[in-house]
Amino acid sequence: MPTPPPSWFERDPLELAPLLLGGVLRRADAAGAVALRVTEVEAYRGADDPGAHSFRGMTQRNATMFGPGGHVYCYFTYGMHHAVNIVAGPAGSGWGVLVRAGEVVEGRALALERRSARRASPPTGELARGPGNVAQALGATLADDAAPLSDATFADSTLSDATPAGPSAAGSAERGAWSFVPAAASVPHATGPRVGVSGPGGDAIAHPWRYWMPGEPSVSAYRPATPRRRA
DNA sequence: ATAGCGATGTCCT
DNA sequence: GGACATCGCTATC
Repeated sequence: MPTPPPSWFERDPLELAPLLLGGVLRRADAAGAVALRVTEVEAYRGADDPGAHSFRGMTQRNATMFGPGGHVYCYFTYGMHHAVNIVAGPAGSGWGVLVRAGEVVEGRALALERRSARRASPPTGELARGPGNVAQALGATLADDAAPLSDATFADSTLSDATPAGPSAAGSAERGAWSFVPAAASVPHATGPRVGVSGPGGDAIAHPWRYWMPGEPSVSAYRPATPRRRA
């Protein structure tokens, strides 16, 4: 089944988020391919969502969110984590859906290798549980920011085609080839507050914009947003 | 259950 | 310059 056209992603994240559940997100690079069945996501909107990176307008980091849907918004945080979003909506909207968890269905050995490379102790839980682990399993880095979700897989294209003029000068991180295949049929899902989103007013942004597949072991346990210290 | 903490890019002052 | 980040792991009550 082919990756849907870019326009498929150009809808409200509240509508797109549940459609992503059960679909397969895949990234391939020279090291190989890892794919995961998406089990948990969070919708983020723009100017009307204080929890979104795009709330305060476009910056260098979040510029990809303001592009057209169907691209990967990848950022780095907490000094050690990358996170993967799928940009939603038309260009200019600043909408996106954060991929919080998934079940690794391809390239499990590679995903395991990537985690072990950064953790002394062997992994205890699921390989793609939590946004940081999702990015790590897929091998996503800042080099993947703005990568398109396309039909082009690593198998179909040469390495040079898959990584056009990437920051390979540094020799380290390389942009992978991304694709997403929606589930054949919509899957049952539950909703609840997003994780790690808080701010002045607290409840004001406590929208139930987290979507997950009940019973999936890869879905991260809910943890209330850490209250922000106030001056 | 919950608190501490790592380790750094990004943005605001 | 400094606060904080769409955590996740680990240690301790």
